[in-house]
Amino acid sequence: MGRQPSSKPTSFDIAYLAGVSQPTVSRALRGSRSVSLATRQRIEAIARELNYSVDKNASSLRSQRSNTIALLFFEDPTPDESNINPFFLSMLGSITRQCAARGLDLLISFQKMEDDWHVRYQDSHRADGLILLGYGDYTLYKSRLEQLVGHGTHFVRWGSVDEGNIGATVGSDNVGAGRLAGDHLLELGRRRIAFLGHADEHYPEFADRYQGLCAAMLAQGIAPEPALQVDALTAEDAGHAAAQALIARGVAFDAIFAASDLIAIGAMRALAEAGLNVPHDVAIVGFDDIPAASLTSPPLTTIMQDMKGAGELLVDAVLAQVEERPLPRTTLPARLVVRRSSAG
Amino acid sequence: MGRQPSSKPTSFDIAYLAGVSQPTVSRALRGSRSVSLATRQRIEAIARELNYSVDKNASSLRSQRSNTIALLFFEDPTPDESNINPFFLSMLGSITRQCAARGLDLLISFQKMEDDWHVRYQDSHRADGLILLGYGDYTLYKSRLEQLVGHGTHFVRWGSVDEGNIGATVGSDNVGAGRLAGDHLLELGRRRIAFLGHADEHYPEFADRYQGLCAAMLAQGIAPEPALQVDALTAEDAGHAAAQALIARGVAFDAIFAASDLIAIGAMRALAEAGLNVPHDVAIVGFDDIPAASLTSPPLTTIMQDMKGAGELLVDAVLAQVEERPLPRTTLPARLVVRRSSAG
DNA sequence: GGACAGAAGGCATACGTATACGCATAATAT
DNA sequence: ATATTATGCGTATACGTATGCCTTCTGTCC
Repeated sequence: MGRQPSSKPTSFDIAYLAGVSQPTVSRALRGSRSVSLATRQRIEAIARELNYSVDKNASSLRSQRSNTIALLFFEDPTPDESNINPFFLSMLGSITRQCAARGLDLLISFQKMEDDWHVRYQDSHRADGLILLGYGDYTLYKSRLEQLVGHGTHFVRWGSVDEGNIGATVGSDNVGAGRLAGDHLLELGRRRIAFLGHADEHYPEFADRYQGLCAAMLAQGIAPEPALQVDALTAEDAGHAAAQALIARGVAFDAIFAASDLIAIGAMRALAEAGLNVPHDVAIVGFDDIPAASLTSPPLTTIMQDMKGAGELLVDAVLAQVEERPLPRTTLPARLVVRRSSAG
Repeated sequence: MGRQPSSKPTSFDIAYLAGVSQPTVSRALRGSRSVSLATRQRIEAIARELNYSVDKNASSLRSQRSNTIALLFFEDPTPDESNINPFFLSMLGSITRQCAARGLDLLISFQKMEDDWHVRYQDSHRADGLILLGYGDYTLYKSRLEQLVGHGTHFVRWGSVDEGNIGATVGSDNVGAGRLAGDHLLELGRRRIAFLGHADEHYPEFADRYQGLCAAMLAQGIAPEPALQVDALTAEDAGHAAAQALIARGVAFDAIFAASDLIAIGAMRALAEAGLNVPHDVAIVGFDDIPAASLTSPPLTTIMQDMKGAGELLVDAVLAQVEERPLPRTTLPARLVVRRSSAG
């Protein structure tokens, strides 16, 4: 098996050995029907023998298709060095698998929303399309998204699905999920349910979750109280602070629906400090089902999003644009996972 | 700013507008010193104006350098869909940042060790080099690594640093870290310290940690007992099972050093089930300092590896090979993080 | 038996950039 | 004033593949 460390073999080398022309090699390896079975098998055998692989740069240059997708993470306002939001990591796992299944390469990078990340991916042919991931102020997003659309760049964003969105968006059914959480808490007999998380147009996903909660309450004839909503971004600290603020307001509450698990975990810490027992005094429901959610004490009831479906849908939505197909459904159902933080 | 959605601008377009030749544009944008300052600035201005970016495929094809690094994760034997080992995620964060700082693209993918992943990256010019990450049976690794070396592929592996390794390796000082853990537990007066984790040549990192622990004990005149070592791979379940096995053996122990935090967390669950109190009956030290480590009750004492340094070193080691520099230091110190699981 | 269609593959070329080389002009040396 | 060198840039070309178009051959049908 002495493979001489000569220069890498090219399709010309294969062609010579197979007694055909270079284009035939290219066609054979791409499975073109205009190459006879016999020829193709001969070529494939030789290619394998030489350990040949198609030069990705040449191939992409010629075909103007990189078969690569870029995944951009936008960090939370608190970019704590190598601390990544666990939810997005789970998403990453799902996306990589989906890309692998389709033979796509996946490029990943972390960005600050306010940087000029869009330029790098605009015409460089690095990737055929982008997947944008990350909570973040949507109003900041907008101008960047408009530029992408203007340039004809293919992209999908994970977020709140809404008609008015710029570009393609895929996301969980946040309203429905909020309703699930609300119904669950109401069934437990809780009536004064607080919401920890932003609820304005800057964070539409959170706003949707809140809206779902309100819908559930209204269905029981309970009017949502503004005093029971506290702003919070998705971070443990923010959850802690929000719960403290809630307590400080002096309004009664017997349940919390947190816009994310990290917020919920921070809130549980604040409740414990205040001598409040979970779930006895306050039942709590989070969102995301991050790994840590089952490790807290008590373990956290939460909403589990369909990660596998999300990866599939995101990748599919990008490819749909590349291939000029219409893109399919864009909303995914979520599921309630009941644990002890909301036990009877 | 009506940018016509015409075809993407090329270096020829820039050249035409600047009244120079295409090669001059290329040189100017790459900062070659053989272009006058005035010309370069003119070119840069036009390029920015047109929102031009270098075509990555063409550039890579011509220069035979992709300025891309591929990060390959090898999954644990239990590939639980989108559940990724948190430690590697933290590493990912560090590596992406390092790549961004150097203007490198990062390609990532998950692999099963036993697949033919090496072929895809061998001659395809997808990436200039590989970073290999993942616990896994080293004996399985070997044949793949040898093939990579044979092909002249640039790569670095994260793992146990040892003279006999195939190819470049970067890793924490696992022996030293094991010693840290051991010294800490000994200082607390614990004398019967168990180790949960494999300790053979299949998992050299774990073996190193165990060896460090043994060294600490021997320094105090305590002979390590084989009965106090239980095999475990890095997973919560494995830790749970290992601790159960340890208890079932009926040997006395007053401390546990777990080869990873996941193992430690599983072990704590088993201890709780057995009615053993942490840290009163059993002090416990983990390894990795994953986010969940501070959320357990009691919070877990653990060893924190230098993630930032790891990212830097890994990327640097790959580039060193690409640029034919000798590669620098390959071992990183680790730090003990004391929490309540090993309180007095 | 000639026209025609389909199969299989060759020929030429384009994708967009980077670099070896060469050639002026200007600056400096002798 | 001439020989020498550096500066700044143009000319030509190569990187390795994919694809439009054309050719050849075989088989088929009236």
